[in-house]
Amino acid sequence: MSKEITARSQDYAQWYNDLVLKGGLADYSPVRGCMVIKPYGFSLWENMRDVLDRMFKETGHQNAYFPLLIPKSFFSKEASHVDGFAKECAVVTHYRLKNDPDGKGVVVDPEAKLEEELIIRPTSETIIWNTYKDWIQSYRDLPLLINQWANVLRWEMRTRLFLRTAEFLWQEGHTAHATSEEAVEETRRMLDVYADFVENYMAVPVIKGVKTPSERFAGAVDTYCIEALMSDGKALQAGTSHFLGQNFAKAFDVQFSNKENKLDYVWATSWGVSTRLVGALVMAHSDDDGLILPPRISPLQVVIVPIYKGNDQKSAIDGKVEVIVQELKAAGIRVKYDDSDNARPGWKFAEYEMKGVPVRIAIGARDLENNVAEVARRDTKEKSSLSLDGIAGNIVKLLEEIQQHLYDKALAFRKEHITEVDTWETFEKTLDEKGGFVSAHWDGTAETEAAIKERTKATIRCIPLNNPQEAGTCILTGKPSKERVLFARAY
RNA sequence: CGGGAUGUAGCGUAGCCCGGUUAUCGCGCCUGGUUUGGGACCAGGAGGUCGCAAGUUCGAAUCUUGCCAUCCCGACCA
Repeated sequence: MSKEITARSQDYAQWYNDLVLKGGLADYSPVRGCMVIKPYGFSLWENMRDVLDRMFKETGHQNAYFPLLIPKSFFSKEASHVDGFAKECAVVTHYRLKNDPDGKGVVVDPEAKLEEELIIRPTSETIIWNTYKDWIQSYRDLPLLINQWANVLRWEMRTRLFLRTAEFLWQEGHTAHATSEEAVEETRRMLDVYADFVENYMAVPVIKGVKTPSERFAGAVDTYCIEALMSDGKALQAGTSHFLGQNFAKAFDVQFSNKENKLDYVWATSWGVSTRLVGALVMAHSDDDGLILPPRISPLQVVIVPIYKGNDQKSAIDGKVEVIVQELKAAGIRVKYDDSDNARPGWKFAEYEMKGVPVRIAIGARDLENNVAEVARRDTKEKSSLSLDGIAGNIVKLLEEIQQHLYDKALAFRKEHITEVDTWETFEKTLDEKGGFVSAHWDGTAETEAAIKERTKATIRCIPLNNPQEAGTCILTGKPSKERVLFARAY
């Protein structure tokens, strides 16, 4: 009633905002570009974080924490890194406030100016490499495999809830290796971890690829990425993994003695995913009734709603539900029994649909008599009657089925939206009318890439890994090309 | 940073053009009762720096100026 969601077909951006706000994931904050992540949204992020954290540890990484504030001078040490981030850094210049002598409120105390200004990290390469210099002396100290969970701040021109906020939460892995090959292997390994996570937990299919030089991370030799497709046909970079070569090692003088007792610079990687993934999740699966969350990371997997007349029925249902809840919990299911009295069943149904809870179980007196419950799945809205005997096992299966169905559906959508085109006319037409990824030949120059972006707003999302080699001619210039690349308009 | 829109209770809003009682209505909230298989109903009640600041005026939510914030669209970026 009071929580209507704008139809996706009517206004995609507003639909997205409605889902995030009314689905209880986040709120706007008093500061532009920042947001409050509410308990429900944070729980979702925690589930994502926990799975990733486990995966990082299984691949040999340890967590550490580096500080929020970075000496300004650190940033100037790696030239392209400065270019990439300088224009979006917040700077700390003072360390004290005082009462405004002219009246109410507080002002910055001009006497408390910092000798060296500090920047709030937009990413941590510089402070980390400055530290690694002290940690690494010998090949025996390598590889160094560190991850940190942190917040970062980038002063963005235009922000959107989860997709691009000024402050966001993320993890950043930073590793050091003795050889280039090993570092590249690490870069690719973590890309695989991301793809595994996004596909198998978030149920969002991704394309693994490498960025073109102009889309590369500031300071990287190669940037690998996973690209996902949203339901409006726009692409979204869901994760990146960078091979940094020796750029940061040289900038911060991180050398090690190899087995031959010769000094060499270490080889580096960095890789990250952020709360942006929450936005990706929202846009990948949801519909006009609200969020649709994949069971594996949904804060709640099952909600149980009682339907009763009078206290006698209520307590009979309570008793039965208590047993079911125990069974479901024993099966490892995150379940909530919502027996609150301040909303009626219909209201609860709508509410949990908006929040994307994968499965809803409704139990009334009639069901008790027949020893069944009404089970509704969020993804298809299908309802069925399930026997209460052995219900936990069936719910486990249903959750798996929902997880798979979400992935299959998203994959079918993506397949439908990768279009091979060979002429400029169809290239533009496809972007305008159909959206999605456009697979086309490109002459490999940054100039052509920029010209295409200028004309169509589409960027090269990536050159897919294991890309089939195929002779052709550039979509724009007609020059020879040896492979297709993926273009799309993107978030 | 350019263009557009908006700012009145937790949310959504009326009032503003044309200044004048105690700022409207709905949802939500609190109390009591009846209800409960798809967003219940009755009765009573609480809740407001009308974004902020100046100005005009006997009098400003309403007029003027400045500022702030948010959203959308665009250029830049995870």
